[in-house]
Amino acid sequence: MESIVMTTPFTQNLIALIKSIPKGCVCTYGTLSKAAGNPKGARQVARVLHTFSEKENLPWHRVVNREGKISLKPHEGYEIQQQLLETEGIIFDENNTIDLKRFLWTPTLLL
DNA sequence: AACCTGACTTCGG
DNA sequence: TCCGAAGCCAGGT
Repeated sequence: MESIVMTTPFTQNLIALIKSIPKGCVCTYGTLSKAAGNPKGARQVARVLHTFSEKENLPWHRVVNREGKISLKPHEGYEIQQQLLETEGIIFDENNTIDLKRFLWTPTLLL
């Protein structure tokens, strides 16, 4: 079940990192891109999720923006993501925000 | 084969 | 502290 994809190391690191996000935790685009080797590659995280979430079976719902909020627009996956996270034990406050102090998972840097 | 755009973040004024 | 502009890069058109 090897899914070798012709892409940059950065992108592959990204995929590996996303896969390693523990259940019940979330991670931000910036944190992931930084850990993958590019502090400003946040947008690529979104690309990766779009392109590989199904192919690589990525836990895409565990990726939120820096504010601890879901980046998807309502009725475009927003509610689905929120539900998936709540199922894993993630709590949303009255502003639909996740307490990152509590749920943010910082990936181990790939050396 | 180019150009546009995006589930973002960071930097500079 | 707030807001516009830049950075990143690959998929879709």
